Amino acid sequence: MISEKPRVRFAPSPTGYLHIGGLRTALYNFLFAKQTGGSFVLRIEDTDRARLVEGAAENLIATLEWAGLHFDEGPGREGDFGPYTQSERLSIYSEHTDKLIKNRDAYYCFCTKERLDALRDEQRSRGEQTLYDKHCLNLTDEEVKRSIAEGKPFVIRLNVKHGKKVKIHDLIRGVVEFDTSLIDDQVLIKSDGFPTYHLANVVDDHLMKITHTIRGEEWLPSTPKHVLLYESFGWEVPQFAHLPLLLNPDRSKLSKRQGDVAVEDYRAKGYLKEALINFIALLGWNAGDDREFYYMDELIKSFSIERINKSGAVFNLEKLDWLNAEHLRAKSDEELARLLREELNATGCAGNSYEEAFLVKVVQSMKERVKFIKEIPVNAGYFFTSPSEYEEKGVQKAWKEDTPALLKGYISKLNALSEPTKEGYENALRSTAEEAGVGAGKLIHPVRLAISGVSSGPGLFDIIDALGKEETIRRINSAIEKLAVKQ
RNA sequence: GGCGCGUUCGUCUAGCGGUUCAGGACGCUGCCCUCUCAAGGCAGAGAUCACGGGUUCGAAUCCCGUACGCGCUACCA
Repeated sequence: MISEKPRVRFAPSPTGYLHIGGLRTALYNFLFAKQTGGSFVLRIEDTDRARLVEGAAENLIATLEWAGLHFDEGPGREGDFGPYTQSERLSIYSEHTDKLIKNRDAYYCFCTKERLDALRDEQRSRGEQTLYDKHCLNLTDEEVKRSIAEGKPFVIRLNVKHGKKVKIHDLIRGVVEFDTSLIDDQVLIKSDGFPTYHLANVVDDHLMKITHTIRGEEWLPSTPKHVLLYESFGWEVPQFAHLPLLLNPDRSKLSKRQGDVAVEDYRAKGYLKEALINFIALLGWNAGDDREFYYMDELIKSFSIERINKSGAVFNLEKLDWLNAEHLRAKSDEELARLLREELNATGCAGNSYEEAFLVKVVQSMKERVKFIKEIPVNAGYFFTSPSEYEEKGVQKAWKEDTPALLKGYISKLNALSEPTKEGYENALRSTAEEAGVGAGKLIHPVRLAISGVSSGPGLFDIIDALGKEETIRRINSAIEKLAVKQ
């Protein structure tokens, strides 16, 4: 067999946002394509006109691009096999069903919804399989022509020959066998003239020279229908890989109701794309070692379809949060400062009014204390606005009778610093304490309270260094005043 | 109901017949570090490998059955 470059595809339907499960499917396809030097194709499956959501396709593409899953061919990036939007390929599908009809592998069906419902009810009441009874297969060509001429609505069905076995070789699950007697005569073309997923998917995968169909496990039961179609057309069947599902905490298929499922939701919450990609890559796959931290290029190197798990994986937020923190800390201070500035701007906190050096100091002191950039202005607002109140518990614990005097002593030492540095601030404080004959803690805690309003946070001298001498002195004086009134 | 897939700590997982009375990670608990909070380091609790039969000298690992879970069963994808 001549080894050709693999071609894989991600084929979402534009019915809303990009689902986190869809992102993982897209990611696995992408990783496989990049690793093998193959192509990653994006195809929009918009054959259900009822569920179509305007702008969804554009949104899908934007989200994919945000996540770094750039496609080689797709809408707006035409390759040799377009168009890549199924609604623009209608004539292709009808040409192909014509061939099927000629060979009696497909047939027109004029049955009404009422007859179909009644048939199903009857079969169900007898405890039988609910399969179409091939009623319209017996129509003569004349009858078909007449009905079409009369304008009767029709669908085109696949003519499944019963009593055979269809074997599927799945890259993840091995051989899976189905009995064709249990396979329904699937509708291929709907009465609105649009193809169903089953037909469009097979025709497009073949025409677009897709070598590996990597998709969610929910497609496994309909794969024999697809194989039958490939055989009817006389086409080679691609390799299949059915991915395990992503699950809710109660182990049902990941859905809204039990949390966020849209990639946009996670993006809006402040998750880094690096963390999200890293996390979902590990949901159902691992390299066989203990490694947990990956960048995209490393995933591309390590990924393998063979090592994808068979069972579903619960989407566990806690671990995602941890990974987000890991990726956050792995970023440079300059990058983090940029992200912080963006966050401040986005929340109306005038991020552009701050100097780069200041923002760098803020992220340096905060990056090990947060999981999200968003948390910095919330948890450490004192970097941006001076405290208006002081944490009650901290005041009780750290603010003693001799505190104001000690603080004043520190202020005069600060004032004496001509070129303040972090070490300078610290030496000044320690010498103040020493001269007063008290431990440094007697001064550190009230100073922290005075300049931040709270009793926990980064190292005190890091905060002072970021705020600067003048602001620090101002805040200490302000605290002496305010807390004196209280006591 | 039928068909299909799955089943190792709470969760993500390693394990592909023996060196594993099951290893790592998240989370949890404790200790160390320390001006606080984190981060980090160390330690700990946590899995009769769903259950029952086989096969084998030997099974989490192979086979069969059962149970449970999930998916599919549309002119939705």
